[in-house]
Amino acid sequence: MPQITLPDGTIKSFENPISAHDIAMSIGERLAKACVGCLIDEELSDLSTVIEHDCTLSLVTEKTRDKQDDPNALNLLRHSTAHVMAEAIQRIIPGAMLVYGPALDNGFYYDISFPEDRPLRDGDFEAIEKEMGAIVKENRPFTRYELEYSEGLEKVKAEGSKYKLDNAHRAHRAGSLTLSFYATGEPGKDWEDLCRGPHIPSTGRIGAFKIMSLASSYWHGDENSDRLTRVYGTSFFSKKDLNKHLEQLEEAKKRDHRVLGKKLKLFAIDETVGQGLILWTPNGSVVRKELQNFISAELTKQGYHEVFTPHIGKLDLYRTSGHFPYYAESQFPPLIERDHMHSLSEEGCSCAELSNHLKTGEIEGFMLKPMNCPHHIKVFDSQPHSYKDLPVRLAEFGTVYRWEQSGELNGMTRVRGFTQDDAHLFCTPDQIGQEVQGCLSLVKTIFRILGMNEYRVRVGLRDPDSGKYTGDPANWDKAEQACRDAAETLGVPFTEEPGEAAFYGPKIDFIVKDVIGREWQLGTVQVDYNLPERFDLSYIGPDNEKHRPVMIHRAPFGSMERFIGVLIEHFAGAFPVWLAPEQVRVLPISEKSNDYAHEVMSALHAVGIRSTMDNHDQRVQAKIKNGSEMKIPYLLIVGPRDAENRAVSVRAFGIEKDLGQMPLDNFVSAIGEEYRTKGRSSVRDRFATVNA
RNA sequence: GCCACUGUAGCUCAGUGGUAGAGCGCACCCUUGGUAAGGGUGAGGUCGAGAGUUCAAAUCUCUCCAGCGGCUCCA
Repeated sequence: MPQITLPDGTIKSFENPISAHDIAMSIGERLAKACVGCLIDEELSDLSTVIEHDCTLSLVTEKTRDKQDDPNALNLLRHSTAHVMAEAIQRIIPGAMLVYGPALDNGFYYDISFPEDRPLRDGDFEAIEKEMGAIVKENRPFTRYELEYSEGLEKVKAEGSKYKLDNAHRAHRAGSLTLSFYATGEPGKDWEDLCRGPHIPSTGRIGAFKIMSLASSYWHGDENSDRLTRVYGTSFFSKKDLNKHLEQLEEAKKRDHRVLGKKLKLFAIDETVGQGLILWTPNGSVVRKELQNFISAELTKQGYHEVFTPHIGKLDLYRTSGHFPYYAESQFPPLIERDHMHSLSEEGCSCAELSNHLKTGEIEGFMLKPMNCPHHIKVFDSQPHSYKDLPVRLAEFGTVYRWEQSGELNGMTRVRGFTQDDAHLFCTPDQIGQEVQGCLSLVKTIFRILGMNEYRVRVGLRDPDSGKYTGDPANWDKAEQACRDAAETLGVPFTEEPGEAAFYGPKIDFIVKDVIGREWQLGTVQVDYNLPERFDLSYIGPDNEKHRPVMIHRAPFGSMERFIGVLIEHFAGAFPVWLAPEQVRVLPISEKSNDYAHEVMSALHAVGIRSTMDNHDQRVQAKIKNGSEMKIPYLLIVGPRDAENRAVSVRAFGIEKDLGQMPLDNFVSAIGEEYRTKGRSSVRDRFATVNA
């Protein structure tokens, strides 16, 4: 006699075991119709699940009461659509073997192994969608049935897919005594799949769906295992929702830093220069320079010293740091001295031999620096230090080069040459907490000024079961605690992740999402007990003895490339005045006003405002359109009426109508103020005061 | 690195075996205008590179290069 507790607290009792669907019916027929699944004791389940014991029950409908999408409903829908898609694909390509097909946040995928002679191509999408449409139209119920493990295993074996067999084994190992199958229709007659479920009641509930793209994946995510084809799709309860989703994707595309980078002329990548190597065009260089100046100023306030170091270093430097040959795969190949090259080629030296010579140090060479730390260490070590000097904080916008896999490169966010806003702090063990704290407060300041509040923090700790870490475990414990304490003070979500530490020390990472939801690691703060050891660094303590300093690596922005890539998307290209490459554009109404427009521009240039003039032979409407498309903060329309009053008519980006007229001198001082204060005071404010 | 797709004018793209196209941008001319595209004329292309098939290749095939979406990786 199950007692069912509903979300509002009411308790319903039933004489016999009863399905969730029938419970919904007992409340109301319309509710039952709207249901696609249920939560039984918080576990997402089929609506057809028969309840035998006391539990809490929450019915899952297409939309929540406030007409929002219900994530649970979409999850059921999408996993079910994955089944429909798999059936359609197997009808078209009978040899396709299914692997795994889960729902995602905004869709679903199915990993499938296709016969070698019949791969899936995106030209197949139309035919698959047509088949799927037919299956949806047939409105076949998703029917669950369970077999006892050994019996189920026989069935899976008979079907002959090693992937599904593996899934069955995994389910068993996870403690499952039975195997569950879902038929799309009638078991034994219609298509079915080994599946944990749950599903929506029937295919007819799938309102709209679309196959999105193909990708490749590896079985179990293992690069050395079978290669699978991953088919991505999405579905919604209504065509309207699907269209809305597709429109959002289009909108996101417009914010993409790669699209905006081209349109706003911020950066370029040229394949003859090399993939993953950013060319900063004048506009992008302005943004970068403003940011760098800002960071430099903040660093000076915090007692940092800027240094400059070369882009290359001897291999021996990296042998000492431990990065060569250990990380040779992810570095550009070494540069070898000319004399060595000659003699080696005369000796007929093979690549493998050369590589060995480099590893053992029999041949010396140079390397493009993959990180700045060894150079900064050498700066620190170029003179003796007293404990009174510590902490020593060395900062550099240091450009580094890493050999990223070609398939991983992505606009400005994943590149092969990038400039870190790097710094290394050398301190006593006692100073770690305070210094980590200082790094985080800098991050906080910078993110606040930029209005970037949507980031999360990851505290990378060592994996206790791994031996790859160097250094004293007691020191590790102390450093990990310092990171944890510092992260807590930030006031944003943070997670602790064992195994995410660098080999030399624990770290704090700042992670943001790009417009299409991909996460990127930006800044990082890392404690390092290892490199000071390897480089035998020391300072003289109060006891007149040598002591080992601790190092902290930190780069709050990560790299200028990635950060500005993310920043372009954050602002959708509409930079605030202090960062905008073009802060003001003067639009003369006709050639007759060109002279006054020049005067206006000179007045702005005189106070360091980046302004241009649009002297095309076009109407002002067209000039306004062009100016807005370039997302320029202020457009100044100047015509005879303005010239007469020595005024300008101001139009601010993002405002439909113009702000009105303002005396030229006032505008110049107002925008100068907006520039200097990074927006805390603005031209708009000035208008507001005048109008108030 | 792997799989799929894409590569045509400065940009966005059409062109599927038979003389290379459009819109925007650019230059010039007309227009001299007041808040999101006035009108006209013109310049601009080894169709990503190389090889092959063919009487004929932007188009078909192969190799390479690059981009995009994922996977894997990211000190």
